[in-house]
Amino acid sequence: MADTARRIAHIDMDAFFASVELLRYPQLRGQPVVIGGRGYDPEQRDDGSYVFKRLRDYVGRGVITTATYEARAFGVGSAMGMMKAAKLAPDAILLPANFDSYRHYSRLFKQAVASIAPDIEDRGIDEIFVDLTHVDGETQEIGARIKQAVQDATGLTCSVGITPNKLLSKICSDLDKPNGLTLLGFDDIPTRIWPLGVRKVNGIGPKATEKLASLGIETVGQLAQADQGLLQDYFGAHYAAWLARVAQGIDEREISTSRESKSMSRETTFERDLHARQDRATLSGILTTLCERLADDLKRKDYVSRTISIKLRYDDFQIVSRNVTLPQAVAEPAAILQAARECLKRVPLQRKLRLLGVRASTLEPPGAMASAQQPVQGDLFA
DNA sequence: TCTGGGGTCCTAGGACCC
DNA sequence: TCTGGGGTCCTAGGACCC
Repeated sequence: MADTARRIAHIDMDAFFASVELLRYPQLRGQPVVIGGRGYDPEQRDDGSYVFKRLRDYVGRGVITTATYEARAFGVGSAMGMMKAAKLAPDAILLPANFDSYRHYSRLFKQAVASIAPDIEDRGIDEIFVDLTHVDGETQEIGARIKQAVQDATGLTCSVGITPNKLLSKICSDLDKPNGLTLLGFDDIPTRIWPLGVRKVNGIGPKATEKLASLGIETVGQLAQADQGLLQDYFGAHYAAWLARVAQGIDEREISTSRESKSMSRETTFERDLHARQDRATLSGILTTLCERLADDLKRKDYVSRTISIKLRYDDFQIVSRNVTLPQAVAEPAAILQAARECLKRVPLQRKLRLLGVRASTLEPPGAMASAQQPVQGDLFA
C-alpha cells in the first residue's frame, strides 16, 4: 500500500510510571518526582499522610525508570544511575516502581484507544501504534478523540503523532510532549524532520549517532544528503540503505497487531558483586529462583522452550552469554536449571559477577510435552 | 557503589547436509 | 595443487528499544 494512503498514529503516555504514581499521591503534583530503586515504600503516618523518600536518601544500585517533567528540569532522566541523579536533584521525591499498577493503567489506555481504532500494535507498556486509515473523520479530530478517551479512562495524558507511517509518527509523538498532538505529511519532511538530530530516529542509537557525527552528519537532513558509498563503507549495505530511506521519511512497515513471543527471560542485578566460589551458595539460590520464575512465565503463557541461555555481567560490566539447544523442549524449573548449569560450565568465572540471567528461546506451544527430565546433577552452583 | 529488567533483530562463523 | 555452492541450524555478541 502506498504511504500516501495511510494514517498511522503513535501514542505515547506522558512520563507514564510517574504519572500513575501521581494519581495515587496527588499531593506530589508539581514536584520533581522520580521512579526507581527497590526495597522500600513510602511510610504512612498515623494520620494517613506519607513520609516520602528523597533521592539523596537512597543507598544501593539502580536506575531512574521515569522522571516527572519537574524532575527532568534538573537534568534527571530515564536510565540514569540513581547516584548520578541524586547529585542533580537530591530533593526530588523517590518512589519505587509498581508494575502491577502500570500494567493496569496500560490495559485501560489501550482499551480506550481500541474503542476508537481497533488496529493496534503493542510497543510495550506505555506506547502503541494505531492504524487510523479506515477510521471515519478528520485526522485532527480523531487524534483529539483518542486523547480524550485515554484521559477519561485513566486520568492520564498522552502525546500523539499522526503521519503516513510508523517512522514519522514515532518521531512526531515526541515533538510536542507532554499532552501533544502532532500531524505531519510528506511535504513537511524538509521543514519538520530534516532539522532534527539523527538520534530522534527510532533505530539510530548512541553508537550509530556517534559514528555519523564522526562523518559530520548530525541532522536527518545531512543524512539525506550523505554520500551513499560513504555510508555503505561505515555501516554496511543493509543499514546504509535503511538510513537512506529513513532520511527521506520512507517506511512501508505495516501495523502488526499480534505477535508470538520469541523469548522470555529473567535476570537480576545483585546488591553487591558476587564471586562464583566465595558466594557459591548465594548464586546457586539466585539461579534456582530465576529458573523457577522463568518456568512460571513459560507455564503462564503456555510455552515450552528448546534453547536455554544464561547471561552474566561481570563487575567490569562485560556481558557474556552461553546457550544450549536441547533435543526436547522444556518448561520445568529443574530442566531449565540443568540446562543453565551446563551453560555455566562453559563460562569463565574468575571475575566477580554483577548480574545473572536466564533466557528461554526457540519457543513452541507445548504440543508433545517434553518427557521427564533427568535429575539435576553436577557441582556448579550446586 | 555511576550504569535495571524485559525484549527484538542483525551479523558472522562453523557444522552439517545435499 | 586447489579449496563449489546453497541452505539450515546453532552459537555468541552487539545495537537498539521501552
